Amino acid sequence: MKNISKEDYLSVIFKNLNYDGEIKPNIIAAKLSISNAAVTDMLKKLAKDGFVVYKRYKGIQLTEEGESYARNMVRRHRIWEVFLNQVVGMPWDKVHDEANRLEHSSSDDLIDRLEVMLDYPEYDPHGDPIPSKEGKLPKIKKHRPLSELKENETSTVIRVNDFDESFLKYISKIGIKLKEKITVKERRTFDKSMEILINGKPWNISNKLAQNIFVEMK
Amino acid sequence: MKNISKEDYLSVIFKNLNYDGEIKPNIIAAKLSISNAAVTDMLKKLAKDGFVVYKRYKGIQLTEEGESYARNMVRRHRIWEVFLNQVVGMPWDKVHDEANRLEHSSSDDLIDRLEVMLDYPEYDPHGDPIPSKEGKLPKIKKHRPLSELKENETSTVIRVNDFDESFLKYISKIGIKLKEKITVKERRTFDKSMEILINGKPWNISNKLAQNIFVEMK
DNA sequence: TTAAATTATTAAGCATACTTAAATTAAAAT
DNA sequence: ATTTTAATTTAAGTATGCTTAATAATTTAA
Repeated sequence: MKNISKEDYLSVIFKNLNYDGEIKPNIIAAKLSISNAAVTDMLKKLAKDGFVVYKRYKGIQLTEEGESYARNMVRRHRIWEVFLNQVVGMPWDKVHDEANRLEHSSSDDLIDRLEVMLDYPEYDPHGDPIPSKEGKLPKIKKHRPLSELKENETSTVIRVNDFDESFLKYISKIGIKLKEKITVKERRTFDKSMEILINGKPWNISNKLAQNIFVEMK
Repeated sequence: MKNISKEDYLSVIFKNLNYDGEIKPNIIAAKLSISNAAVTDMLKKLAKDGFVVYKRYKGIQLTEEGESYARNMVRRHRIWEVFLNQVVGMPWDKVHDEANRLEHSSSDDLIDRLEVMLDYPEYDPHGDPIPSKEGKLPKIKKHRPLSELKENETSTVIRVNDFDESFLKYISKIGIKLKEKITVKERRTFDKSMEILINGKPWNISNKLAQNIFVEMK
C-alpha cells in the first residue's frame, strides 16, 4: 500500500495539463502508479479542499488556489535540485528522487533562504525553469527533441527529461550535459536510432533516448 | 489526528532512557503528545519489527537494532541542524523544527555528503554531540545547569536544551550563545530566580530558564 | 450508429495510526 | 495489608489512502 500525498497529486496534475488546462484521471493514476479508483477518491477530496474542479466523467481542472499550490511544489522541487547538485555535489541522476522527498518537508522560509543562497537560479540541473516566489517563470528558449535533428546538424543541449535515473546516469556517462554541443552523424530509418558526436566521440543512441534530450531551436 | 512515525518513537525512546536503559510508555506519550493507548499499540509493532523489547507492564528497552536506528536518527537531526544554522544561516530557534521534518526525508547518502561538507562537526548548534556514522559520540565536557552556579561565579555556556522555540528565541535575544560567559550576580531564594551578567549587561532569569542552560564544570 | 473497448465511478475491504472509554495491573499511601 | 491512585492495556471506533471487483459512462472503431 503506497501513500501518495495531496501535494504529489497537485504536482502531477499541474505538470500534465493539456492545452485546455485539463487532465484525465487515468493519466494521474499512471504517473503515480496507483489505481484509477484511488485517483477518483482523492479528486473528490481535492475538490472539497478547493484545489481542483471535479465533475464526474469530465476532465479535471486546477482552481487558482490549486495551481498556485502546485506551482509552489514545482518551485520547491527544483530549488532543492539546484541546491543538491551545485552545493552538495550530488550527481545529476540522484537529485530528482532526493528532491522528491525533501520538497514535502521544508518550510517556505527554508526554500526562500536556499533560493537567496543560490542567487535566484532560473533553471534546475535538467534545464527546467524554476517558478519565482510570485509564480513567474523565466523565459524558455524554444527547443526540440534531439531525435528531430537532421544528419550533420549540430545543436546545444538545453534540457533533459528527469524522470528516469538510469537514463540520466547513462547520458551523463557518455558526456551529455546542459550546454553541451551534439552533432548528428547518421540517422537510421529502420529503428530511428542515430550516431551522434559528443566532444568528438561517436555514440549510438536509440530513438527513445533521443526523444528525451532537448536542444536549441535554430 | 496526528501521525507520528516509527522513527519519532525510536528517537524519543533513545533520548529518554533511564539509567537502566529503560523507558515507560507514559513518557513516550507525553513527549509525542499522544495517548498512552497509541503508544501501547505502536510498541507492539516496534517489538514485532525487532526494534524494542516489549513485555506488558514492564519498562521498554531498545534492541541493538533499535538503538542503532535511533542513534542514526539523532545523527541525521543534528547534522541537519548544523547545516541549517551554519550554511543556510537559519537562526537558532528555527533549526530544530525544520530538522525534525528533514531528518525523515533524506537519504543516508545526503547526510554523509552534508557531514563531509561541514567537515565532520562534533556538536550541533545547541551543543549536543553528533554520533558518527559508526555510532560513536565525541567526548562530552562535564557540565551542570546554570541554576546551580553560586553567586559571583562565572562559567561558559556549552549546551542549551532545544525543545522550546520561544526559550531559544529569548535566550538568543539576551545574548546567550554557546561559548558565551555568564556570571551569576544574585540568587533569590524565594523563587530561585537569578540576576546574571552577559557581556556586562544584567538580566533577570527564572529558575526554569536557568535549568535549561548548561555551563562548564570547573 | 451500433458494438466493442476504454475509462471512470462505486462498493466493499484492508492497514495504519490515532481517539475515548472501560478494564486491568502495578505502585504509592495510609 | 489494604486502599487509593496512577499507569497500562484492551476494546471499539474514526479518518486516510490505498486495493480489487463490479458497474456505469464515454470514446473509438467497424
